[in-house]
Amino acid sequence: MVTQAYDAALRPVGLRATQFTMLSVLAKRGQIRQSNFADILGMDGTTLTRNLRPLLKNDWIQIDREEDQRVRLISITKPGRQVLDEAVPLWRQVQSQFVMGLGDAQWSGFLGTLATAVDIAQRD
Amino acid sequence: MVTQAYDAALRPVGLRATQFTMLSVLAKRGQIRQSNFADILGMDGTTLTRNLRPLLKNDWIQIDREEDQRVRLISITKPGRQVLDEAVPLWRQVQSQFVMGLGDAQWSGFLGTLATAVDIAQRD
DNA sequence: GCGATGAAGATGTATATACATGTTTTATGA
DNA sequence: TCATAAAACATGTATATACATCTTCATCGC
Repeated sequence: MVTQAYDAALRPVGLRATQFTMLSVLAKRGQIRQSNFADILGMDGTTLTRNLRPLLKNDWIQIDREEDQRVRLISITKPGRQVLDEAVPLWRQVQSQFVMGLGDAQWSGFLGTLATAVDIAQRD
Repeated sequence: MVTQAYDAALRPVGLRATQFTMLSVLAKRGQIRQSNFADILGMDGTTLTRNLRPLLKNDWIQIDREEDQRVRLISITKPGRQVLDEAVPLWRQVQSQFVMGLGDAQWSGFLGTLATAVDIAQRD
């Protein structure tokens, strides 16, 4: 239901929550290897392969090669930055609804708990 | 990543986390209307229609009609109860890893925060 | 009794997700 | 040097997810 709230807010610019996250990472980190990208997102490599498709279709990202022909280098394009810029205010709106609705203490506790949960999940 | 942990734990009995949740609800509440089921799960009605398929294919649930021919009544079957019984110990194992890893205070805070988040999401 | 309205699901389409396995390219070791 | 292993992605298949829209059935006014 939380994801639905973000998806609904981003709908006017044609982005899903997952896509917003992916473009944000790319905007912040610049060109990165696909495998590294998957790690950062906590996403299976095969899932990432599929999730890149709609971004490519919209020309929001581009994929380049390096000397090692196995490696794919992913980066955000100018149109990608543009749609991201349009999306950020919409995202902030929903984000602040959750942050304010929970309050600072509960919010930071939440972030800490999620980090711990990920840590526990990774133990296996 | 949390879902992956539950999926991995339930794999030996052939259940996904979502399916485990669905069967658990049915086991506890008995025969319920499909629309009611969707509400309880916080799942879009069309999503539920699709998610019933694999459960039906395995004969873990059955769908009956009532006088009102529009309504579908969903219930768990004997094989469904059986696979659920096998799954519960596996689920408890993972669940306790998270509960113990977080500790009682953080765990109950987490549940409260999630409930509030759902509440906020429903406002729009 | 009949036409409009609404309720309950199903379907078309698109995205998100991951496991098992396949393909291509690079590195490694005898 | 060359076979083998390993790294990096892609593909096949299955499930999960939801919006827009369609179909079917019941109800409600008149």
